Amino acid sequence: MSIPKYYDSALAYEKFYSAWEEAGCFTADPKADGEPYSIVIPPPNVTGSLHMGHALNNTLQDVLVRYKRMDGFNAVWVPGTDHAGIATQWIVEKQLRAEGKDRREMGREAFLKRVWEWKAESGGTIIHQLRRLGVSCDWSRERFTMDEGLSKAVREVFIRYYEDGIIYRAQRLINWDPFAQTALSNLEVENEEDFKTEIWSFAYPLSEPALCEDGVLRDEIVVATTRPETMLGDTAVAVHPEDPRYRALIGKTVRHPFVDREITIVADAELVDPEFGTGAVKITPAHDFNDFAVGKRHNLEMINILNNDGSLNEEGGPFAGLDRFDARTAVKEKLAELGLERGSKEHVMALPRSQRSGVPVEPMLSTQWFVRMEELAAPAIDAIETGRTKFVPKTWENTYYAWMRNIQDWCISRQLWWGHRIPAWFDTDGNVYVGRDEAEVRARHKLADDVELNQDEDVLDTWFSSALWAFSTFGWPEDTESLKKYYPTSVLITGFDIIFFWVARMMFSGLYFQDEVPFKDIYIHALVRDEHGQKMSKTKGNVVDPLTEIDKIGVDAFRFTLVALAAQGRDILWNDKRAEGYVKFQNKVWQAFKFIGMHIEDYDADAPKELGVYDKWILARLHTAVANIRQAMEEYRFNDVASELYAFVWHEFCDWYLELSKGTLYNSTNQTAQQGAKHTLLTVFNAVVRIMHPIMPFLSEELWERMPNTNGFVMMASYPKPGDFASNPESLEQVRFLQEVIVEVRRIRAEMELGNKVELTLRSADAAKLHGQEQGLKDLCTVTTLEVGGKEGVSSTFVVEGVTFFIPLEGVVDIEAEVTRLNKKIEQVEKSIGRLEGRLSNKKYVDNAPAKIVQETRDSLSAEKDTHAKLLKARGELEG
RNA sequence: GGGCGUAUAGCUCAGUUGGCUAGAGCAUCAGUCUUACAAACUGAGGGUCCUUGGUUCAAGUCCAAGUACGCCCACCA
Repeated sequence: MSIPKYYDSALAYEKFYSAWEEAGCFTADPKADGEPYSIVIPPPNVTGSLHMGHALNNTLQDVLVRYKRMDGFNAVWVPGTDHAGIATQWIVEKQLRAEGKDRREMGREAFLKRVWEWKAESGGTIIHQLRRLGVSCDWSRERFTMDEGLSKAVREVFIRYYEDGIIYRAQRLINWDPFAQTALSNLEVENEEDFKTEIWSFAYPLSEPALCEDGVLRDEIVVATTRPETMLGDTAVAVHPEDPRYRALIGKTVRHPFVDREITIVADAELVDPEFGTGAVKITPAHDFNDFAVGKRHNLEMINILNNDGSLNEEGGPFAGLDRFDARTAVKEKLAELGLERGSKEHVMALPRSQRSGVPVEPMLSTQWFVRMEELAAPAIDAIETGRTKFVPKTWENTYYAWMRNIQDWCISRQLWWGHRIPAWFDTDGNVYVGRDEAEVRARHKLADDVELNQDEDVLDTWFSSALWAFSTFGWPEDTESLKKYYPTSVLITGFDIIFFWVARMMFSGLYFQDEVPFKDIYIHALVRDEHGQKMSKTKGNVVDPLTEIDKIGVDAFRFTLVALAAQGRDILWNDKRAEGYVKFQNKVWQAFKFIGMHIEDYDADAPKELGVYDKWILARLHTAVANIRQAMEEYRFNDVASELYAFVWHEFCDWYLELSKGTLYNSTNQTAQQGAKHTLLTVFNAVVRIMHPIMPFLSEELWERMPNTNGFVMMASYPKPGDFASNPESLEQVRFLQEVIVEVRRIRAEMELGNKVELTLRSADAAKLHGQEQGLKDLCTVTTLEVGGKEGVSSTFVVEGVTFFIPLEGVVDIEAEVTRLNKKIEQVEKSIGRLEGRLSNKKYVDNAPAKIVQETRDSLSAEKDTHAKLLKARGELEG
């Protein structure tokens, strides 16, 4: 058997990914046996390209799906992409601009055709990139949020919500993006902290002067604003009802300096803080959320002063047509000219910007479609409270509750073309009809043929369709086998940044339409940052590209690194050094396999065989390792899965078992023992390969293919169970003793600066305890002679579990060095004795601590005392 | 303003329900070409577990307050 010197992960990828796919390994059959295990992918934007967040997210999903699939579950992982409304529309608009075209000139239909063309050409990028991670998605189930089936689900949901009174159309104050010229939901607005601006004051002249309670005769009222242009839409000035400065003015009016309007002074205790500023607030109900509420309370006129592009409309009077920022300057200048300016102050505020376009958002009075959230939120809150769905880590439920319990209605209409067009039609009188299509609307409402109907021009928020992802991808509204088998899904793996956008909305959608939570667990992972904890960004130039990284270190090591770093409740700092370490791990596994390959050529499965103590030991250790790894996997402790695997393979199997087995493999003449060792090598390695498969799919498949007695793909093999390997306490005890002896010998060798080749003799009255371990002692610490007996001549002494050992070193080492070494050891033991005695002399400890703990303390104390005595004796003998 | 998270070796991080003489990788130092692996092996050094108080026989772990950093939500014209 010829095994390459090093593992080539790129080669393995080429060999296996398409082979798995062609063999149907990824395909799930709802009619097949097995308890269902299902995951739906967080659909990446069709415009996206793979970044570290995707890499982490999808690696974790793949680890779980592969694990469960091997473990006998009927596992499915549904992939797909999101149509990403604004983002996609923009990419195509940009292309058009480069060609000197404009979507409005093209018309809706031609534009959409163009977007679909773009999608066909470039929309699959991220899906291809995902494959390079080795993800085992069922590609036959790939969905797109705008494909026919999902669009049908969207229409169905819209109609049912509408008929149930959940969806409504109303004029409300919404966030308007003047660049994209669309409404946004609250979530799509991001505040820029610490935005430095000015707060600018001006006076409204009173229609007639009035004497106020503080004795001042007022002829004006001063207000302040960060957006002076909005004064063109002012329809009131609010003061506090108890404010003596202004109480006499309540109900009186001021004159608007630019437009022909009298503005009422109203009293509003809710809004106005008399301590802040002048204690008088200008009210622009159509362009400010607080002012809107005041407007509602006082039944004020709401005047929209803005066009969709952010310029001023005819309500702007002399400023009509100016851009909002130019209007700001102009309004200030004009007010100054009129002598109404009353100074300005620097001001720091949070500036609301559109998440997509980045421009400052304008609150605007607008008629839009909304989802009434109150009834939807209640069951979604309850599902978490009652534990039907669990957040992991649990702490994220606080975030979820905070938002859900204080939720606002969701503005779902967008003034875009790319997206799900709202299934509503208007007649020429403005009546609205909701239905699946125009024909259905006509039939249902018995509309005469000459009634003109026009479909609503707007589309739905992208997240409206993603909210249905957990069931629409399984074929809903059809009653499919898949839906029955795989819904609710087992777990959702996602980042905290979309808990509101997506997770919460899937919760209430699933509960409303399936009467059942969409997933049993929600695993929330952290952000991947750079090694200094900085967010990765192009401008900082600290972006780690997953594909580059895969080219560099191979997909297996790349995945292993992400899994090893994925500890709960902490950001993930990508670390090249750690990644390098896991490349070495990959090599370690490969080298171990080469070693095994050398020894199993003449392995005979049917030959008589006998397991030695090392064989029993490593199988017992494997028993524990498998139990721990499974446990960690079930609890989403991914980092523990990785480190347990790493430690077992490297520090138990390679460092100890392989070294200990060499004696039998190379030197033994005992055929049954040799076959026993070969059998164990294969058994353990076979299990290791299966255990590592979910994390390192290609390495494990490559090994599996080369190993004897394996069939098919490891991907479809069974995941090891602890019970497959006997737990064997005696062997654990014996090998632990041997290990301690070996470490002590090595330590003495190092401290005494003896070379590795110097052959040593080990003497002890209890040497029989190591009987049968002579070969191991020779191979692992070059002890060539084991003698029964006490100290003879100048020796180095150590004590392991009450047994004193001597290494005769006459003429090799001086007495002084050995005394120094012993003293150090004695000091350590004395410290330990002091600690233990202190504990046991504390009556409260003895009385209160569990008996088992107390007994353990007593046992270790007597062991330490025994060791202490033996070390003292050894020192005495040396000095004497 | 409200909420959440993090703080452990020089660096990056583990540390389940309190029982710990606090671990790993990298880095450092010393020694090894030992027949799977120098992408390796062997050994060593390195810590006030952020601070202060509390609960407890026992605190890295639980509680309270504080400090520092990070994040989310809401925001005063």
